[in-house]
Amino acid sequence: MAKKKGEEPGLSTEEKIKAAAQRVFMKKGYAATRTRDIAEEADINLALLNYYFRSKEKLFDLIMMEKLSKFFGGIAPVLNDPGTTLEQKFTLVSNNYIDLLIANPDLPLFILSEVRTNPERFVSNLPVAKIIDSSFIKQLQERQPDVHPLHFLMNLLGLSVFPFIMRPVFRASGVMSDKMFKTRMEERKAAIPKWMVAMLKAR
Amino acid sequence: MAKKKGEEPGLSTEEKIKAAAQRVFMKKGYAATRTRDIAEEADINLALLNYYFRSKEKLFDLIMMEKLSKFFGGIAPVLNDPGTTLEQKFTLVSNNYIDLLIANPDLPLFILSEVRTNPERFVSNLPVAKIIDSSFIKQLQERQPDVHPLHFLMNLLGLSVFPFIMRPVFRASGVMSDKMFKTRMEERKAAIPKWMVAMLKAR
DNA sequence: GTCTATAACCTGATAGAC
DNA sequence: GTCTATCAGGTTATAGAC
Repeated sequence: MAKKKGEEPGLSTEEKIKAAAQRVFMKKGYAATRTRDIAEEADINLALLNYYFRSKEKLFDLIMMEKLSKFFGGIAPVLNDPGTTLEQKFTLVSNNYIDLLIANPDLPLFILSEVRTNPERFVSNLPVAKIIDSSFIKQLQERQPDVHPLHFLMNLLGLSVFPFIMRPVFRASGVMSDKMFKTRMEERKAAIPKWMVAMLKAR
Repeated sequence: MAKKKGEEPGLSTEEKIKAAAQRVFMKKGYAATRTRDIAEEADINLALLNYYFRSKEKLFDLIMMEKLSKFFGGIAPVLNDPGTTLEQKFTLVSNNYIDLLIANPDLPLFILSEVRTNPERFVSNLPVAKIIDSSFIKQLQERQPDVHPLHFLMNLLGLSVFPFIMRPVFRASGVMSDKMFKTRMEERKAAIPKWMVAMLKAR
């Protein structure tokens, strides 16, 4: 008798559907998700999904936009702040991301999978382009003019986010348990800023 | 008048279907792909897909297994070779991956997206677990006993693979053109081994 | 081997009763 | 707001003619 999720009594029907949709979409992706899966997960009648959200696509867009701003929204202000040093930005970005992703491990792979199938639709209205002339990029150019600054942006994001992308592989292959994975990620919060500084000086 | 791909005259019907299926599956993923898409892309009759490959699922499994061994197969022998130094392994892994992914940029996101929806099915029979007691892990432990060796494995893979995972975002947001992206990736072949050495010494 | 036609099923969405 | 019943369209797969 599998205990259903989404049975918190305090939630309205609309909230129950949305919460269930988040879980199912995040797990299976848009195309593989059936509205019946969501209705079952939310423990509501199938017709109520369309009553509250009009269509599967509208419900998905609503959730996708929230996840996008969760994943990309936090980083822009940090990178654009001229009041922090490069080292401080390394720490802020990596620690913000790791904390966020420990709480939401499936977030990056969900977003990047869906973006892949529909890039222009979801990315076009994001403030990603602003990164190019951010304070972060300028500080990198001053500190290390020999290496293109985008390399260090990719390195910082890669060191912080990539382990969560590989997590399903580590998990299913038995390389790391969930507990061990979390321990490693906590260790990385202190390590990544040091590694970034070391890479800046490398030659 | 969109020119159809997969019209190379030398290919048999079976090969045309398989080649078309690779393109469509890689672009849209298993769930969003319709057998009609594949038949159209291959410019063959829909019924021939089932005649040659029995079902959509069997065709997908065939392709998925090939892609998995392409992505994971090359790394294990390198990491397990006791005859190469740590620095040589950094160079071999990063350069092998970057060359492979410049030729197949969509490979990692395709694999990781599909693995996510069905982890045990695709990962369980991979030799990923062998990495734990590989020569690479032992060499890392000797060189830097203070940091868990899996960190440096994640770093090496992240530095090499992660840019290709973010590529749809860079592309759609206009941060990097395809040509610029390739230039950066070529630069990383020389840079990543140096960065890895620098991270080993960091503190 | 290749085609047309169609079976059998599934999916998103809605009409209409309560 | 919530339910049952059902529609309309799409999907995989196959039977059978050529």
